[in-house]
Amino acid sequence: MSEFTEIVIEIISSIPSGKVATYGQIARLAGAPRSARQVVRVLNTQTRKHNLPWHRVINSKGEIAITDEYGADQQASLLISEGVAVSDKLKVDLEQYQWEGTP
DNA sequence: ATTTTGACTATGT
DNA sequence: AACATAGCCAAAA
Repeated sequence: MSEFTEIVIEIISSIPSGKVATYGQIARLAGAPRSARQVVRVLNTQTRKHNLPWHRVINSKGEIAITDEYGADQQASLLISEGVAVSDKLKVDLEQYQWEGTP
């Protein structure tokens, strides 16, 4: 496991409920500005073992970009359950709910 | 023109 | 077999 992986895990774990974070943001916080894909990989892999709030991670447009329809639908439901407004079932108001990361 | 973002896939150990 | 890691390339702003 590289540092990057661990950092990403920590960051994702640190996302408070009712907030969301974007790939690019996480990648930047993890110290890899152009490696949003790596963040994705960590999400997919580590989510199985750890229980990471993967549903709080979305793309930079604030949309749920999962290819898995069931997963996407579930994510939307989870976000709504946390109090995050999801418009069009797959869109989140980044302005309101984007996590600041490290204030 | 430059910069940023990707919810994967292939490859190694 | 399973787990973990790295990265190109292309589209959008």
